[in-house]
Amino acid sequence: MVTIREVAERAGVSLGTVSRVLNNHPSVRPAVRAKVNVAIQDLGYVPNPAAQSLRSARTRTIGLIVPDLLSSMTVELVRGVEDAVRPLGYALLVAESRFDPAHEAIHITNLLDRRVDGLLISPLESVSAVERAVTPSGIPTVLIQLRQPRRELPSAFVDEGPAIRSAVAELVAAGHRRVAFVHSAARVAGGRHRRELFRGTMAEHGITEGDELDGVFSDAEGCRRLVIELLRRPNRPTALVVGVHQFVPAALRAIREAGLEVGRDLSVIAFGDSEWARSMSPALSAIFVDQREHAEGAVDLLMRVMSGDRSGPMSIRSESVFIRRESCQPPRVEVAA
Amino acid sequence: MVTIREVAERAGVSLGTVSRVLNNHPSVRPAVRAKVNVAIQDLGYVPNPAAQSLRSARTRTIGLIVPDLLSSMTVELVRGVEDAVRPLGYALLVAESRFDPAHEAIHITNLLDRRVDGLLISPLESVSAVERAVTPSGIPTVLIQLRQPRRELPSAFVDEGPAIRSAVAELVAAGHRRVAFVHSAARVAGGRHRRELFRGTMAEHGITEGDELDGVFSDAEGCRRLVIELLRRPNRPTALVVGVHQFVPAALRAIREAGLEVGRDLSVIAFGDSEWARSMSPALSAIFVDQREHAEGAVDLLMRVMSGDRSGPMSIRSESVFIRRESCQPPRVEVAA
DNA sequence: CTGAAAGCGCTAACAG
DNA sequence: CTGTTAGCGCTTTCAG
Repeated sequence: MVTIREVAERAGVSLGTVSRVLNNHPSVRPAVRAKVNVAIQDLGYVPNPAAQSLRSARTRTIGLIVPDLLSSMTVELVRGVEDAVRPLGYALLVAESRFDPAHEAIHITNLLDRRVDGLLISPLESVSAVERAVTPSGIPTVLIQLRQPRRELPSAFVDEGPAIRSAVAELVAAGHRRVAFVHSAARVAGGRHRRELFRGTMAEHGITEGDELDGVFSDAEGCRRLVIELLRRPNRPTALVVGVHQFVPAALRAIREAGLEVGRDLSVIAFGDSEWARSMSPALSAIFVDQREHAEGAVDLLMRVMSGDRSGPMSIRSESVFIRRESCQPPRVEVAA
Repeated sequence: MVTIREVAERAGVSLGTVSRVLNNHPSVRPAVRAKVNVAIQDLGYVPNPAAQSLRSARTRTIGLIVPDLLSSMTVELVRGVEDAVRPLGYALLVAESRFDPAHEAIHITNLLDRRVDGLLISPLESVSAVERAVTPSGIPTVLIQLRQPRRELPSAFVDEGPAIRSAVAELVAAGHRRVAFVHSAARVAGGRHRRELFRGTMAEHGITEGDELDGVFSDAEGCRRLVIELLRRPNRPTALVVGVHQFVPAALRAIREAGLEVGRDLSVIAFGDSEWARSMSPALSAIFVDQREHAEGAVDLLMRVMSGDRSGPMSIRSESVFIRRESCQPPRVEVAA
């Protein structure tokens, strides 16, 4: 392996100078800098990251923990982070907590042990567990994909108020009154919060019924069973909101198994969007977040924290939007309360 | 940060001994080993990976390049690799080539520069480009998700012959003769190969027409346009095979836009499977690979190569299966040739 | 079986 | 502006 020493010899300078060139230290004469660069080129020299890390105590690596890569929104978030971080010279270590707090804890430990320079975490239900795991290490951490900012740690959050308001307005205007809201049981920060926001907004429209139509599940099969059960009730809902995108397929399957048709028999709105949701027939209405933008904001914030800059705000906000598609229709039959 | 030296002092032994305990070197007396472990626990010592790497010239990291994380099969592959590699003490660096050879090249360079101990690559069209990029470094590399083994580099491949044979048998038995095959233009190794295998198998059943129904595209929009065009022909196909899973939504949208209904008007088979494909209505027939198994095989092979063991076979085979679902039906109208 | 010692390749402080 | 030097924390001989 070619080392800095060989580059120095070839360029006829000392190690220190080569190092300075490598790190863009200003105090190198252009002529010398050029000479060194030529030597680097000729030799095909690439710095040894382990040596750099050992010496500088920085790994130029940042860790990212997401709940689940099986959602296209998460993948877009990962890409957004990757694209934001790479130009800054950082590599990205991605880990999936898979909706399991134990996994989440393990990944946090792993990433800390690997001495990442910064950490981006989309936490599961317990923010305080994350905080406790992360704080002692002192490694800069930013929470992402929250629904509201947290004081414990710097955070990037998505305000879903506006999107939920337009979704509800849409449903109510179309004549829906019995709307079910299903989400996964306390596994992703935000499920419950979304539901509360949704019910609150419904109440603003004078619709207070429906609480009994809400439900939580813990996996795809649970989601399917829950939705089937809801749809078989004598007074079934005319619209369904699915709080977690990953479980939309399960919900759709349940609707089909209940003998109903999306749009015609039951309006559907999903949190999150995907190529599949857009392309299915009928296309699915969605509450959508620009993950790329969210990612950029989060990385900005993380970089600020990493540089020790505590002057700006310690949270950053994105907004989600409601996209109406064919899956939202007026209810066929007005069901009396 | 607590170092090995402090552990040594606390345990009353020398650095070397602590290191030996860390690396499970057999020649440490159990009593001493226990003493050291206690000290490690007490101090909460975690080895510095940079120092370990620098000294041992191994990073305990393996790189994985996949074309695209927006496919659930790829995610399953990533998980399979992750789960296979973690118990062996390796971390995984995942990179997406995003169907772009330039990205692929950059990621290869990046990972090599980061001194990964091994590389797993699901190559795009040019295996030889990958070989050229990887070989000079001498870093053990295994190609994955191929359709046939390669001599240039150790490889894990999926034999799609059996699955394609049962898919074709199914289609032909149902009465289909005009079957279109669309795949993405030379972007993923295997597209063309799949088509050839498919056409060859059709020919074995005496069906030689249909070549003019095949097409390639380069993105979702291209796929949509291609499928619409195919379906508007006077003598349109009665079945459609989509060679790349990611583009299934685009194809479905095209079918809808052409005013046709999956199953009833047009049978559809997709390469690859996903929760969405299973749950849509009608459910999509699929050619499916156990990515987990594929991943395990690939990791096994990589570990063999990394250990310098050249005795076993340098390729490993998985098999895909055909899963018939509702999207395959007999054609409604027999179209005369 | 264990201790001592020599670096791995690089950065940063200090001279000059 | 550039050279010299002292380690960063660890693994791995080599003695004992």
